[in-house]
Amino acid sequence: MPDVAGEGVLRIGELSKRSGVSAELLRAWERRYGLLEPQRSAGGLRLYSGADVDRVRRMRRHLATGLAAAEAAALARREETPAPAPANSPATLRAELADALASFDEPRAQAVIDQALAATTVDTMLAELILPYLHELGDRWQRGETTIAHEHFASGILRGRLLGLARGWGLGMGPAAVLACLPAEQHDLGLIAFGVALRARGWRIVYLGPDTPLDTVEEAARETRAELVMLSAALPERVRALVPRLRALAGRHRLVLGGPGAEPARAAGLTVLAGDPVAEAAALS
Amino acid sequence: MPDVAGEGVLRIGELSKRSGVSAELLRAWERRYGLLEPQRSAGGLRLYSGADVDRVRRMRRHLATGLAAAEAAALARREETPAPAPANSPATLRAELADALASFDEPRAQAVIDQALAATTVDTMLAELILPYLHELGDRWQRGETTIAHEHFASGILRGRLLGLARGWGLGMGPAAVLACLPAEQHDLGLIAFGVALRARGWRIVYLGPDTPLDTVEEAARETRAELVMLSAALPERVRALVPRLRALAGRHRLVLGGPGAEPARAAGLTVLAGDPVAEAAALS
Amino acid sequence: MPDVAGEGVLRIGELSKRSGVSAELLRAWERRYGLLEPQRSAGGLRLYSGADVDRVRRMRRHLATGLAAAEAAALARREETPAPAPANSPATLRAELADALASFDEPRAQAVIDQALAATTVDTMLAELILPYLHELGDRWQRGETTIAHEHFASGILRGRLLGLARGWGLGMGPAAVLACLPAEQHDLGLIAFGVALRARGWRIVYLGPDTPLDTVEEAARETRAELVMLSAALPERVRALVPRLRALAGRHRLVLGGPGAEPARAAGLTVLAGDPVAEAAALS
DNA sequence: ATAGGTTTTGTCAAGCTTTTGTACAT
DNA sequence: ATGTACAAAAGCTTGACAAAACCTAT
Repeated sequence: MPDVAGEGVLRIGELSKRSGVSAELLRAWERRYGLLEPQRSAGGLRLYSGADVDRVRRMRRHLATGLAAAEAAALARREETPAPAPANSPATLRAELADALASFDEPRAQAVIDQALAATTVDTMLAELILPYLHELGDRWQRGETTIAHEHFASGILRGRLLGLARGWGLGMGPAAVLACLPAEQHDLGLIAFGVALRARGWRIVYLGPDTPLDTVEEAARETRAELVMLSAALPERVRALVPRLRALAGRHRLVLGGPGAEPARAAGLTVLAGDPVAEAAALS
Repeated sequence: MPDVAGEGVLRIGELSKRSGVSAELLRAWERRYGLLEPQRSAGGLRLYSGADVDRVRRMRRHLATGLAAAEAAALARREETPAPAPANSPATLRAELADALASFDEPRAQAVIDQALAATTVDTMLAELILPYLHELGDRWQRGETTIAHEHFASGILRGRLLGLARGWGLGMGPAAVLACLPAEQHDLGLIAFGVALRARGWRIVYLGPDTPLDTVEEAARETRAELVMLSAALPERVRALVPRLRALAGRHRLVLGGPGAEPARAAGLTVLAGDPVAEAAALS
Repeated sequence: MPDVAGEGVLRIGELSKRSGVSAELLRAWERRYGLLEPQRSAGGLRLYSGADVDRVRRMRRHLATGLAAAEAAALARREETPAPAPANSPATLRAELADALASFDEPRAQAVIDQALAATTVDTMLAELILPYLHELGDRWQRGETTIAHEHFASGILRGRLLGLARGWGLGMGPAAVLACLPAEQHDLGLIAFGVALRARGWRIVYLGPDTPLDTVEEAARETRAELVMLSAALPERVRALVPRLRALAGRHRLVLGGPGAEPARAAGLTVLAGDPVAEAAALS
């Protein structure tokens, strides 16, 4: 699929196909809410850009969450992302973060994160700094290049920052999502990052954390009328053993699984998120 | 029971339910002894406050001890506590925090903590709000009165707040203290609280968190030239098994143990902190 | 800015679904108790915000505890939580703080600071939010663009927060620093910020506040065996007159001067901090 | 404790308007 | 492609009603 970067190249039929919205409706949205402002061909045909595809998709997302068309359109327009701000080199920051954490230097690690937060969005900070660092840390740990003390020290600090960003994520109007790690799972950082990213997209988060029995996940989902249940798994074996119960749970709630160990569930017909948390949160919305 | 702050919010039926006195009788007590002086709604309905509930309860107690109604009323009125919890007394806040966390209501829980922080020091907030709540939660959990979901939800939020207060605790010139939970131990909230309290007294904190092998504790202590190593233990059995190694560690660093399961170490000649984390942190400095 | 929860986006049906309260009842609550004050679409449809969802939920909670509708509504309105506000860049936060303070909106101002504190370190919060704002306020005041009322309102709130952060700064084992404003000087906010930053680096603070005679400063420094004396000056003239005495003081203690009016002292061979308080505190440690 | 009247509050209905996806004619 | 039309769905206002909860006075 050719990358439709800057200017108008899509005709209305193609936009319709890609966005899943009928051509008539697209024209109506344009007329009534000014959702799109396509260029015109010499003969008067509408020509849409890649940004337009995104805008229509946002509109559909908002419709799906229950907003009425006029409001959904206004929001979709307002959310236009201006342009990714040039950060001061994610790679440098990542290296500095790694170095600070490796030398038990909390203040410096905090400063690096502060710097990243000042320069970009939370999303980008997560996707470009925290999550890659965690990945790298995991790899190094597997190769025996780091000690548990370092790993613990680093997660303590990152957990604090992530939970700080998470403050208030239970507030508001969005649909609720229950987040938990499967029984015996302790790694919650990716899950928190996922929650923060979901939150930024309007969800309301109910966070249960590591090592949560499925019974109580269900209880929480019921009590909070959650529209989504996200379970994180690090180790495939544990997931395999739980597949029947997970399937039952999926019958009663919209269930998604994530984390490095979630793969086995896919074969069982369950929804598995494979990418990085931020991207998946974006896709879910 | 819920808040019901200053002014009249209860109608007579609800007061009746809460005090266990029939509505007719309440009106009679008002007329005859002036026990209550409720506000009135625009339409003339009586509106009672939380203090009124207490006054009626006192009245009942006095009746039960055999006083005549008139005397009981007089007494109940005279006993009015001048400052009956100015809406943010520790007890009230604690109840409200418990209520918020029990109903998966993150924003309210955060608001309660904010309120406490605005009114007192971090030390007091920890000692009077967070730690007692954790204690209570533990008790309730043991009695099967709460579910794991609630316990997880609550610790997630409290951990976030504590780690927020902890931010920057590695900064400075003070002596360093290494904090960790013993292997297999997951409960780190008390340990973090201890760290925060230590920090407020000038220590520099290196926090390793839950489930940390002794090897790596020692490694971190060496690398950071720590003057103190604090290990937290929830279950006595685990401590017993580790006593020899702990003793060796104590030979090389100033070592203290804490948490509900640390007792067995005392017999082995190790230093054990028995009180609440804040008090112990104060004593250490 | 993805989640624009501030504005009205929900129609009554959706609010009904999310809050579990029928549309008729929502309208009744609005009419009878003014619980909600939705915006209106061009055609007159009610448009609700995320805060409205929360308010309805609070109302339901109070109803569930037995309050009658009128009282439940009054309470739900009174309990308004300051602001949800999704994660933001420093610049945005600063603008929002300025806006809140300019409109005498204390809760919102507090919420902005809360948010900043949740997401970053105290250092960064000071350096990126509070101090730049103070600078800006000073400039505006000089240009006559703000009134004394605003200036007082703003400093009152900021002083409160800073002193909140300062709580306990006299505690601990670090070296002591005496902080004071020169005689006749009233502006202490920068000085307090400096103290907070010093404290974060392990110093013990002895704070004497505005308009302190030099005699008193010296006495405090002697009694507390301070390793550092920091004096703040806003107006150069006052400093000039005091140079001889300051020089004498510098002979007995390590003395530094700060604030916009400290410059003249430099010529006299005294140490003057010119940068922002946080950076200077870092440099001193 | 009862009687007789009032207030409060959730629900419903009638009649009309707005919104919005789709269809059709030019 | 444009403009108009249309009908279903969702909202709005006004008014009313009945059950529950309260009031005063006896």
